[in-house]
Amino acid sequence: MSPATGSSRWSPTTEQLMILEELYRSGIRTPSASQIQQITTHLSFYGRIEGKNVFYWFQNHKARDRQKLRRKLTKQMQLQQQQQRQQLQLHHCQLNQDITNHFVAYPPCSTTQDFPFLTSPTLHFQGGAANTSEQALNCKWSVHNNQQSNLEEKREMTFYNYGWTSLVDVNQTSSCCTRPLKTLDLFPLTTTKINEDCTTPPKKL
Amino acid sequence: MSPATGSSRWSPTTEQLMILEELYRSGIRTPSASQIQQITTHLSFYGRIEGKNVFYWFQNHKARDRQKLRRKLTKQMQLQQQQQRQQLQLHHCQLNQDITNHFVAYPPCSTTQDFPFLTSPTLHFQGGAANTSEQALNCKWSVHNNQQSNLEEKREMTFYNYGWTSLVDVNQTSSCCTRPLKTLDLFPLTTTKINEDCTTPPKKL
DNA sequence: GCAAATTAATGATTTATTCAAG
DNA sequence: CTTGAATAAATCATTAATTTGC
Repeated sequence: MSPATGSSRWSPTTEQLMILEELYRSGIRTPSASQIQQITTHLSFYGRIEGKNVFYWFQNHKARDRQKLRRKLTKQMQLQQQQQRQQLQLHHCQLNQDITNHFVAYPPCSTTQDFPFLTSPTLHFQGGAANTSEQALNCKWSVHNNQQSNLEEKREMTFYNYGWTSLVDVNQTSSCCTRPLKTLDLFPLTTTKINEDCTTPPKKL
Repeated sequence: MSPATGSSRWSPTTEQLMILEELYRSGIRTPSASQIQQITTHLSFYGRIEGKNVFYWFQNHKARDRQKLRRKLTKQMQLQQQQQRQQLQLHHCQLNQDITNHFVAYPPCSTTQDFPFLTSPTLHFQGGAANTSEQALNCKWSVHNNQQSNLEEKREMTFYNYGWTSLVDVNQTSSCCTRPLKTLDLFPLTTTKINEDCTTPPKKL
């Protein structure tokens, strides 16, 4: 559960969080690899942290920001519609009343006088107050510009399972799902269900 | 467009594709990092290929498989419903006809004889032919089991932008969005829009 | 006060959608 | 139109807040 280092998932310290939020506010949304690296390095001063944590943090923060905004807009719209309806109803009411009054107080066809409800407060749509252009400063350069020369035979590449999962250095045998590794255990090309080798899923039941 | 090496995106050779498909058929859906590495190494014999290509291939293949299946099922269901409707309509028709016949051919209240439409072919629901359990062999071990010892100060870590985007070796300065790099250009913590440094977004309009 | 029980936040994964090359 | 690549949305899972009964 707590193997020594701590718990199973990163939880940011206050400083880390503050800095991340500051960066976010400053416009960073999807930091590039090197940006992530820099941020990680910097933040690691305040506590244990990995690149993927930074990566995920921005991803989640952005998404939840969007979502929050969406909800707010939705609610606002509903509210507006409601107000609109109410206004219309009021309007209508007023109209009837006025008509009644008119036909009560005035003779059937007086001079075409202004009805008071024509100057009743109208509805103002004040939509679009939210800055929807949140990716204005999307600094993005194509992958292909900075792909490392994969000429090097034995690249020290480390990569992920999916997204950021399991940042594994492939060079050191990674215990599971591959026997001590002769190199190509994966390619007998039989229909053996390769994955079944996995013996110890550390998931607690 | 074709800087020297070739085109901007990987396109698998026939052999690569065959092997990938074989692996897929053999049950692999979301290969782990080391599996990806092995596959990549193996496939690189047949042509230029990177880990992320393998990663994406499996991701896309799985997704599109599912999607294809979904569509098939949908179509099947629609078809079934249609057939059902037709059957019912037939049934109904038949019923009317039979009733008519009955009242034509027989006296108003003969013995309660079987109507032929009672033995008309009924509908058989044969749903669930598709194997929905496609993630049966999900060999997944927790990230924490094989996290490399991040004791090493200067890890040769390379990582991505998002998911697999821009596999960048951080050690070699990556040209864009970071000036020649003194180390921490990112942290003046002013509200400068950091990303605006990016001068050459090679995206063609 | 203080844990056990619930609920709300949020870190981490997976799936769906979209973009764009060929 | 297919499919590699990238991004966004949905979901899962764990941790922190919060509540509740003692």
